[in-house]
Amino acid sequence: MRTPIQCNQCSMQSICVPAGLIPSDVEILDKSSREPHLYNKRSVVFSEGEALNSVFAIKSGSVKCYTIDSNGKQQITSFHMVGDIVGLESLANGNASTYCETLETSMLCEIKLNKLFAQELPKVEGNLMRLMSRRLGNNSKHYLNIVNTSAEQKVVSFLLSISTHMQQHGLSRSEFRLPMTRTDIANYLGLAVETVSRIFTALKEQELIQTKQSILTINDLSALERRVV
Amino acid sequence: MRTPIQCNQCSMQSICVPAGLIPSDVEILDKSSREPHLYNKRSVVFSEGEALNSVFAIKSGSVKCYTIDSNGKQQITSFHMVGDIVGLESLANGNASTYCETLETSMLCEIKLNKLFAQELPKVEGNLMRLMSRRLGNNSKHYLNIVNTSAEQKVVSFLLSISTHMQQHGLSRSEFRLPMTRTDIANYLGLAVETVSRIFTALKEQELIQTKQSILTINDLSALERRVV
DNA sequence: CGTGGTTTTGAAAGTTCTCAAGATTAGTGG
DNA sequence: CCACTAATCTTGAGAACTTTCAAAACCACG
Repeated sequence: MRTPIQCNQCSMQSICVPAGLIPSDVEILDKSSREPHLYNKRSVVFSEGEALNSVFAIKSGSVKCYTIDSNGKQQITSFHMVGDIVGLESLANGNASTYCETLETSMLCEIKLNKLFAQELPKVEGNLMRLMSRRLGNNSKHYLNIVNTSAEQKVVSFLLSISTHMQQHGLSRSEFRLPMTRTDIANYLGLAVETVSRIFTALKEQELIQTKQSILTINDLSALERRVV
Repeated sequence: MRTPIQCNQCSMQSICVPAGLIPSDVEILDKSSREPHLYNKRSVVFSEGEALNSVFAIKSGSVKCYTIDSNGKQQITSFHMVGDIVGLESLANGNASTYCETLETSMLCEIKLNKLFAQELPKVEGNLMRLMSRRLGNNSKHYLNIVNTSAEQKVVSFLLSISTHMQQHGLSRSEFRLPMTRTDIANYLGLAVETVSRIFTALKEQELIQTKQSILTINDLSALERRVV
């Protein structure tokens, strides 16, 4: 399913690879190669080990990236939502280092790197580098939240990181959809599902959050923030 | 303290930024800017928030990177040893995102990026990108080991990751110095010092490892590897 | 050869997990 | 549109693991 849109008309300009490029360069990127696709829920975007010389910009929806360990157990390494770029880790060796699967109906734009690099645009490469550098920084921030904290702090900092992401992309930071299951969250944070569920219940009892279906509402953002200090 | 060595004579060529460059490009990198320095134990290489447009190649020794949270508590985000490049996260915005401190007497080579980029060498940038991409991959591997595992698995996977690093840099993978304290390891892994110590004791009792001062010897590598499955 | 920092060990307290079962929700077909 | 089924989520209770607090042993350094 194709939906050809010019990059310079794309709503994701500010967060996509060409961010910061002058318009004429955007034209070049257009020609180089980008392919928007619509994916159904639970579609596999790419598989661990497969040759991959693209990154994917998430125009809508969300994905989880995961590996499968020697026991066949899935381990989620990251979630990505609107405005994220997926697949940066594969750039090193041209092979996907994880599986990537949509959590809901999603629109992703594949950006083919070999064609992009063939044009030797220092600005594009520079932006890509900055993107990876920022991701490295985010990763260690996430790592900080996971290590050395109680289960409640892990869950709260997880919710806050999504909240921040939403805000950074012009969406509400206090009300948004949580596209992943409790099991996924637990897997990602290294907790038991039951523990995650109990923490959600406790946060609701304290009226810090509320949930309706998969919509999460944060009632008291600053109170939540105080929990992760 | 300066020790001017040409990059093309440097023992770290294979792991440094110019890895993969043709000799003439190495000359260019030489001129652009690199400054080797000798640091005493516990020297601060850079501080969180300071302007930083360099990365540092570790020629010998080791460092820890850490942040200080609002309670004044140190939280170690990474250790780096011979052959690593430090400071990639700061590339995004030109500011150091962590403190960086030597764990022992160390030789680091500062590579000044603005001067490097001014020359617009696509190969250097490409290598730097690959480096970051690989780091992203390593990060999530580390993350996998931290999340979802028992304290023993965390410690064992920590030791194995250092072992692998040593091997990748031509050193023994079964006998090496652990330059960081138990407290640092505990901090990094999100465990209590006492827990780390007890695990070391248990591994020694099972004769999987032994320690003499800060030298760690792995007696049964494959047995250790089976512990982290 | 002390001295301060690091490591080790023990015992009790606290947190999280596991197992088990019930409640709720999402998806499907009639 | 409803009913049914499968999946997900929630709750409880005991077991297992990790932390905390306290104290002793060890080591590196001046």
